[in-house]
Amino acid sequence: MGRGKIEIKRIENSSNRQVTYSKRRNGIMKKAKEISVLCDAQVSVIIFASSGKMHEFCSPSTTLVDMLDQYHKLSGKRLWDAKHEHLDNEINRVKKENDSMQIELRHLKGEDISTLNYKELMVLEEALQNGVSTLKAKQNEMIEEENQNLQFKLRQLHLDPMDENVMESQGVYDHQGVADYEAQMPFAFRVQPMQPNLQERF
Amino acid sequence: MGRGKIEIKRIENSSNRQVTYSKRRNGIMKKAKEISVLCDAQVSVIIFASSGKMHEFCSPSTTLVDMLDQYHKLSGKRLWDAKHEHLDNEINRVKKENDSMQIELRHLKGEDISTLNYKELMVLEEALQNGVSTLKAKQNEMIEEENQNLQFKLRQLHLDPMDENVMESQGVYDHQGVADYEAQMPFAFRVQPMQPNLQERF
DNA sequence: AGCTATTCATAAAA
DNA sequence: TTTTTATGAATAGCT
Repeated sequence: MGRGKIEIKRIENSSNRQVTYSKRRNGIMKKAKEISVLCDAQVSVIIFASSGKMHEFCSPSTTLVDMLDQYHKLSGKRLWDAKHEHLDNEINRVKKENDSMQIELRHLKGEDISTLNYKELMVLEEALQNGVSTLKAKQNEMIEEENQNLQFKLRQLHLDPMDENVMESQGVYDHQGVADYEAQMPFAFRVQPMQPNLQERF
Repeated sequence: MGRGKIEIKRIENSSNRQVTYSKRRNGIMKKAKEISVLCDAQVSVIIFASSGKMHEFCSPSTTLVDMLDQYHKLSGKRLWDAKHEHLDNEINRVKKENDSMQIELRHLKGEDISTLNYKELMVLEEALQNGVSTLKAKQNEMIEEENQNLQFKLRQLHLDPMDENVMESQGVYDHQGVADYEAQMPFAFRVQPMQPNLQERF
C-alpha cells in the first residue's frame, strides 16, 4: 500500500526503516484503538523500536496488569511468574530448611523424640552433651568471675576504715546482701545445679 | 475500507461485531508481524475479545517476559511488582525465622553462648534439662524393652530341649551374641552413660 | 514532516 | 465461518 509493493523483510536503509517504523507503528496503534472501540475488545500493544524506544497502547477499559492477569489465567503460561519462580523456589528452600531446623530444635528440647532410632538418639545425645558441657563451662566461668568480684568487695570492706560494718560483712553469703548478687550471678546459689560435676568443683 | 465508511464506535450488531473483530484482529496481528520484520522491532500484542477469548502476538526475537522486563525498566511502572513485593516479604520473614532458629540451635549445641546474659542462659539451661531428661527417659524405655527381649530369649533357650548350648547361653551378655543386640540397643552397655541418674536405675 | 500513486484491509453481502 | 468485491485506509517512495 504505497507507491510500490514491498517485500516483508528487514529494511536495510536505516532512515527508511525509521520512517516506516514510525508510520506503521502509528497505524497499528490506531488499529488497536479502533478494534477496542468497535468490538469491545481489550487490547495491549507494546512496541520497542530497535533504537530501544518504547511505545504502548492499552485499551482504556483496562490496565496492562489486569490484562497480564487475564493472560495468566487463560494461557496458563508463566509470564512474570518465571521471574517469581525463582523467588518461589527460594521460599520453598528456606521453608524446608526451616522445617528441618524446627524438628531438630524440638528434638533437642526433648519433643517428638519417640520416633527416633538408635543412631539419631546417639547424635542427639552428643549434641546435648556438647550443649550441656559448654553451658556448664560458661556457668563456671561466670561463677568464678563473681567469686573474684565478691572477694574484691570483701577485701575492700576489710580495708575501708570508714565502714563500721566491715567485720559483719564477712557473713555476706548468708545475709541480706545476697539478694543483690543473686540477680547477677545466681548459678552458684542454685540448690540443684543441673550438672552434678558442677558440685564437684565446690 | 470496505463497502462503506464506518464510524469508530461500538458495533451494536453482535454478529457484525464478531466478524469485524475477527478480521481486524487478523489485520493487527499481520501488521505486528510485518513491523517487527521490516523495522527490526519487538512487538507484543495481546487481545481479549469481549467473549473472553485471547489472542496474542509476540515478535519471534523475544518473549513476552523479556518485553515486560524491558517495559518495566523503561517505563518505571510497577506492573507485577506488587506480587513481587509480597514474595520478597515472605522470603524475608522466613529467613528471619530461619536465623533465629539457627541461633537457638547453635546455643543449644553450646555454640556462641559467650554473649548470652543470665536470663538467656537460664532459658537455655531449662531447655537442655528438658531435652536431656526426655532423652534419658527414652533411653530407659529402650533399655527396659531390650531387657525384656533378652529375658524372653533366655527363657526360650532354657525351655528349648533341642538346643544343646542352652546353659552356655546364659553368658550371652559377655559373648559374641552381644554385638547383635548392641546395634539395636547399646545404651545399656555404655561405660559412661550421659545421665548419672541412669545408673541409679540399675 | 507532507503528498499521492498504489497496495492493502475490510464492510457488506453472499 | 470464509469468500467475494467494492471501497476506504494505510503507506512506500518522493519531496
